Amino acid sequence: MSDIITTIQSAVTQAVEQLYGEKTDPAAVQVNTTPPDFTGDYSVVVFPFVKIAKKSPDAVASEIGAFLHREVAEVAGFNVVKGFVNLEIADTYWQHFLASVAANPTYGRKPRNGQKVMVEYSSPNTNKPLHLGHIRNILLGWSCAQILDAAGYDVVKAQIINDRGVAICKSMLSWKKYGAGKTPENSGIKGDHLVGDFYVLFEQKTKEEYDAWQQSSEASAIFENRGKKEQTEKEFFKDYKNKWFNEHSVLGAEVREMLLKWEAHDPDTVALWKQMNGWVYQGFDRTYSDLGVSFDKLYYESDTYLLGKDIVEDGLSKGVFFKKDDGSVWIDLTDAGYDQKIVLRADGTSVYITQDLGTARMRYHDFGCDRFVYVVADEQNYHFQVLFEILKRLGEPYAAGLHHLSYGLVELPTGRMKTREGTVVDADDLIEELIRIAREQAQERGETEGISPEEKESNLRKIGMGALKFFIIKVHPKKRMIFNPEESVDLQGQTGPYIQYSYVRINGLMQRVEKENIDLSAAVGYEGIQPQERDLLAALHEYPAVLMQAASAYDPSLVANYCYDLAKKFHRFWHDLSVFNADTAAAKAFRLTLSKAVGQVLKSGMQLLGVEMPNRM
RNA sequence: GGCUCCGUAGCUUAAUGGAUAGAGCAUCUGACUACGGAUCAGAAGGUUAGAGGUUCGAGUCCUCUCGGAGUCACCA
Repeated sequence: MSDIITTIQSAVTQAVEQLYGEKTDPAAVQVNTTPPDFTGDYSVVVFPFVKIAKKSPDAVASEIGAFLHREVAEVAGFNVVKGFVNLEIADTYWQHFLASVAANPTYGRKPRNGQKVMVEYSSPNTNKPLHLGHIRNILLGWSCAQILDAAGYDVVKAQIINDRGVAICKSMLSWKKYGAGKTPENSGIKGDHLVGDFYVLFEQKTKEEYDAWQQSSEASAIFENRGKKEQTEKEFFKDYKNKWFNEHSVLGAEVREMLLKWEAHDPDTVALWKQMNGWVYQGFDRTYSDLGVSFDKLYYESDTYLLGKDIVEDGLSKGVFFKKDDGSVWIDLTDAGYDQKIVLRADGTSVYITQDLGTARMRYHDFGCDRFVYVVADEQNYHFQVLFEILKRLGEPYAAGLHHLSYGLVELPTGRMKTREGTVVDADDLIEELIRIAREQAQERGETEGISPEEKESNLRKIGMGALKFFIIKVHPKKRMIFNPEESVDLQGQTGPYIQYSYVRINGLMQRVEKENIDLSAAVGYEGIQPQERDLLAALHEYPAVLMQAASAYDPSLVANYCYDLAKKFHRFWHDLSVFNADTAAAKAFRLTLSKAVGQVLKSGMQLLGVEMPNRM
């Protein structure tokens, strides 16, 4: 059975050719679902043909409508309003369509297309626990991977772990100085939080040292000699902090020494680094498990931070890069609207972008992917534009398939989250909080009968996580999000639990179907499909197109909003029409089949977002 | 300052260039002696930041203005 929209499009093309003698592209014919308040299921926009026909829009619409009514079996009727042809689709078409959807548990998913794509997401630093920003990143990456999988790609979910550098050395030094042998085991603190606590402690100690230093004669002398005389002492020392840390701080010197030792593979330093990173990974694993996400491939920055040298050689020989007198290597991107960019320091060491160039090539060799999706916050837009441009100029075979899934930062009403100031919404806390809210709401509603404590707990988890995930994914990735911790995430209205509840209703019906062994084949005899039913059918019909659009736009929010729309239509259907108490056996069977199909699609769609459906709630 | 992104109801938001801008929250009104009320219906709330332009048709495309954010490191 071919898609009704494709059928209409090609029929319109035929109509235009026969009536007005001009060939048009069927794919360019606009077919929309008819808005409420008009009769019909689908509408054809005829304005593009008005010039060809040299007639009024309404005349063209009437002619095309009559043609479709005559030639296309599925078109049962039509009407014309202001240059739009509204087509009524025959019940028999919907009957067949529904039967095919209900019989196909993988409806909407595409067969394997033989293409590989790598989605990189999460990419945490190992000096502190995950926060709300990571949650948005992780959920976007995860659902993007699921959607690409549904669209037929073979997906590799990857994570690059930033496990080296100054930040982790701060935590390490802090633990060494003040830790007194504290471990996750002997303190009961989750590993990533423990390490994060020492990072925060280090920042506190640094601040104390800085405050004390400001009283010294050395500091006074530097302040007196400041360039900007109009600066107050407070303003000056705020700006000066980085320079002070690098040139005067005792703690700063110790951290740099530690980093050098790590780079020189000093056994004690490496052992401490391994131990503390191990704690962090244990903690991350629990958070990932709570979020229900996983990875196929882990890359560690400690393995990759020296990569990219060969690419620099390659670029030099191809004339893409050039060398300056001091030996540093650059690329000139001014003709593409970017700047000159350094890719190798004079001392021969890599910079951030060199690493990314190297890892891109390495990943291609590892997996042979045609596409790479980087889920990274939009503050790095410029970096990725430059990175992709360089890879293009180097003639990398995967250059055309690179995509930066850029998303807006999650902020608090007071501004950006800052670890140092303790204004971070911790991922674990937030997860726990939502499950708590779900439990609270469930208690207000009273006990569900005959449900085991295990199932109850599992459901509360599904509901809480469903609320959190849907809340975050329904917003378009590019939009900046402001999260107010004072206002708890809703469980009513446009939410995950709203959609889960529609599924629970359907599940209740299906259980009864099974128990009473109801035969659904009588559905075929149903006549007079109701508007609420047609809305659902049209929505089901749309699902494959929504999936493909979400995949090509790398936009999970499309799937989230689709699921909400479908659930809303189902709730209305449920309210307005009786299923088990329907007038006829045919109506009952039809509505049960329809409910079954809606349940399948809701489950499938929400699964792409990482939201699980409870059977009861 | 250059470049990029964003600006839709009090708040959170939706809308392949198509018809009367669609939802949710909050506010007010209603609806089951149960196919489960985490639901449904109704009211009120909009000059889509502003001004021009392109188009049969603009929240959407172009130009300018205003407001917000990001970025313009030999940091990652």
